[in-house]
Amino acid sequence: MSECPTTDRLTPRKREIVTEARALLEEHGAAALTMRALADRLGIKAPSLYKHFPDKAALELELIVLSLQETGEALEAAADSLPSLMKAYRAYALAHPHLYRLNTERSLPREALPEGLEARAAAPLLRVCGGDVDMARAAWAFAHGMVILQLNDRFPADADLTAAWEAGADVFEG
Amino acid sequence: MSECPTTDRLTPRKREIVTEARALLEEHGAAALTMRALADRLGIKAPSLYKHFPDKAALELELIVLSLQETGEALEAAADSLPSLMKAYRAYALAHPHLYRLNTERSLPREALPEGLEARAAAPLLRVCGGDVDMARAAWAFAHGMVILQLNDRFPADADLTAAWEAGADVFEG
DNA sequence: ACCGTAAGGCTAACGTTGTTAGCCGTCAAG
DNA sequence: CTTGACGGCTAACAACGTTAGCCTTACGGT
Repeated sequence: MSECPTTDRLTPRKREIVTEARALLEEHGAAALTMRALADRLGIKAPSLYKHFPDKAALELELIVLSLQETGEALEAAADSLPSLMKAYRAYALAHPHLYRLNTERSLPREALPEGLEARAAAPLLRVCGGDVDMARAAWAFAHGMVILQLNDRFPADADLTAAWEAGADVFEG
Repeated sequence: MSECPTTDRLTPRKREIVTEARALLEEHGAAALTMRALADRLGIKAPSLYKHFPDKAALELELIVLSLQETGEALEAAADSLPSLMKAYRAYALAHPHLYRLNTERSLPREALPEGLEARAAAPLLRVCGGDVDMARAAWAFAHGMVILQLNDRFPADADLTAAWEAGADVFEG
């Protein structure tokens, strides 16, 4: 009945593993998220991880689930206006760069995702856009573009990204 | 004196290798771009590649250079208005998804890039924005966001991306 | 004509990665 | 008491990027 993904989805041990995986990822980046490194951190050996997850992708999937959940909550808490919501989106992404990258750089494994999670994460944006899905997607694209280009160091070092953000955000509110 | 990157930068053999690397990437994706697979395609063995490039990153750098050049040319040819330029950007990216991803998903190794290449690729956009760098960056972010979210399959399968693109593009022209 | 050297191949091998096979201890339920 | 699930372990494999070291070919200078 209860359907909290973080609590229901995984056994306690699995949750411990995911927690350490997240810490490893957030502290040292995607390249450091290795089955052996993760096992080390847990005081076990790498092959033991496969007693809990079929492969690394399954483990990463749980990180994606976490990220989607938290994003949804962050957006929900700031869903009074589009600029406010977009700001919250950006803040979350910049606060968790590696997690955000992991979440967005692969294609979404929708079949494996908890039912409704994707929709729930997107709902606040859609609401704030008055149900205009096209505008919602365009705004999302802008926000994601700004964030990921920054994370990937694609803007010149001297670029004023706050100003660029404002320029885009202004254009999107009505 | 002449400074054409594609011609000057590399010896003929190096250019052959880059050409095959590009073909491999575009045909079969980033995961297929392996030193051994590339060598196979060239009829040689993997270690021989290191006679021409110090490592795989150096090889990929040349693909990034190619991509930046071609993007610059595509934008130049469509730089009569912002919507037209953005459309050209999108068209190039969608026509070369794997190359585009390779180009944008890492951080730019600026020290190793030919002098002025980055600026030259960005120039048409800046011009079309009347020198408003903030607006130019915001427009770029939107275009990149739309493209990369699509390439990464982040939009629902039934999403009308042309409509979303138009919604965003409308908002950006003035 | 010779020799040196650069260019460009080769094999063998190493370390790291994800992953599999198979074994063993612990512990609760029948 | 035993059986099975749970959750560790070691040994090993294949694929990856990469290095070391050897060999052939061809060309330019003396």
